[in-house]
Amino acid sequence: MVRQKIQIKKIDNLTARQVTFSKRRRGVCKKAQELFTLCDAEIALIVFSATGKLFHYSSSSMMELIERHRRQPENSSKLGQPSLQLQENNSYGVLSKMLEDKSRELRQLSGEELQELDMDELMKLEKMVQGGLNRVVETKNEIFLKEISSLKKKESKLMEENAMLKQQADFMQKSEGTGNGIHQSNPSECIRNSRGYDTSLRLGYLNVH
Amino acid sequence: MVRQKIQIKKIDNLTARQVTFSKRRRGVCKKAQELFTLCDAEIALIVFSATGKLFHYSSSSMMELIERHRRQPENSSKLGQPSLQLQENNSYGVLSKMLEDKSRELRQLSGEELQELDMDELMKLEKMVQGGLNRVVETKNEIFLKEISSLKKKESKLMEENAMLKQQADFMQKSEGTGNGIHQSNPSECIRNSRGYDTSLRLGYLNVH
DNA sequence: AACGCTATACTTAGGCC
DNA sequence: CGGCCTAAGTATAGCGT
Repeated sequence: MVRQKIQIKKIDNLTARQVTFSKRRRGVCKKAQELFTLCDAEIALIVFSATGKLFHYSSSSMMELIERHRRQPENSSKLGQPSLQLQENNSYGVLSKMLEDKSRELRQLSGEELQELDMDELMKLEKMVQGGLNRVVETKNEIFLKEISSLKKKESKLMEENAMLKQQADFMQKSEGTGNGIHQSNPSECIRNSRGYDTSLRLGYLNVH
Repeated sequence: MVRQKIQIKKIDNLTARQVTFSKRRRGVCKKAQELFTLCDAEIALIVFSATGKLFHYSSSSMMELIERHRRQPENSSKLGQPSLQLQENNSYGVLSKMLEDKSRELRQLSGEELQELDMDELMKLEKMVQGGLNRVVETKNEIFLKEISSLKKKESKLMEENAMLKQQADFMQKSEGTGNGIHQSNPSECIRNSRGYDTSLRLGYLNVH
């Protein structure tokens, strides 16, 4: 089959995409390596595959100067291809996934192909997403606090009302007690019960019968 | 002159080297961009020229996150492809700040100079921070929900008690009006209360005596 | 330095292991 | 996945502006 000119857009076929990724990934690394060698430039290249694997190349001095902290377990080998190290590292899986998710999120948010957006637009999009998330969290917290505050108000109002009623009941009972002397115990005691109710009282009641 | 095959080694001639750098640098960026577009991979490419100028391309802000620590005089130049443009645009600042904050956070968490940590350690740290953040949020939400639930319970309990007291007060008021016809109601009625407890029982009990 | 040009070297899509 | 193969598509060395 004759080779076709391909247009730069996401390859639909998964297998083809993976193959192309593998090939081009190495191509880019090689180019980076050549640029480093030819022009004495410092290069760092990091690539996350769609499946979350990490590959990277970097000129050694780059590592030292700029990202010391990301020294990978480097296995240098001989010239040809080897020094353009590509390797996967499991600890990167998490970040890769994050990236994937974020990318997907962005894509969904924009509802259009991000490939067509430039860096600036992507930045704005990302900011939007982040801002949106923050707003969600803040709003959620606000709602929580509002509900709690409202409930507390209700509570104190009820307690107040409750206390009033108790007092009233107490008063009525007292006046009743002084009337015929039947009620010696203080009904308000029941309410003093921390629980506000007590089934043992019922037992007392039942036992009486 | 016919193009010669060049061997990959440092170009001696300064001018030629610079020209080659300029050309190949763009070539690598383009390749990276294509890899990103074609294969849905995340790419970060950082290039320092021999003269110290910085160029970079990245498919997402992750790169900024990862390479946050190296601040270099950024070089801005216009290229045919704006998307693989290295630019110091304003929205970049936002991300920078975010990254700074995160970096600071990480530093504070670790309590030591991050520069001395390798990528793996950094990843773990970041994961820790993220995990910690998640835990904080989750815990906070839990607490909120618990408090709300508790308040609602209290509320219903209070309302119940309140209603009971009202009923009681009403009842007492009524019986007071009828003189001493207080004990006409059937005490067992109290037990029919679906709740299984009712302070009104106490009244019944007390009334019996 | 940047841009254009062109012939050629290099990369790689598409197949097949 | 990674290698190998071939032809087609690209990148770019070398030179001029």
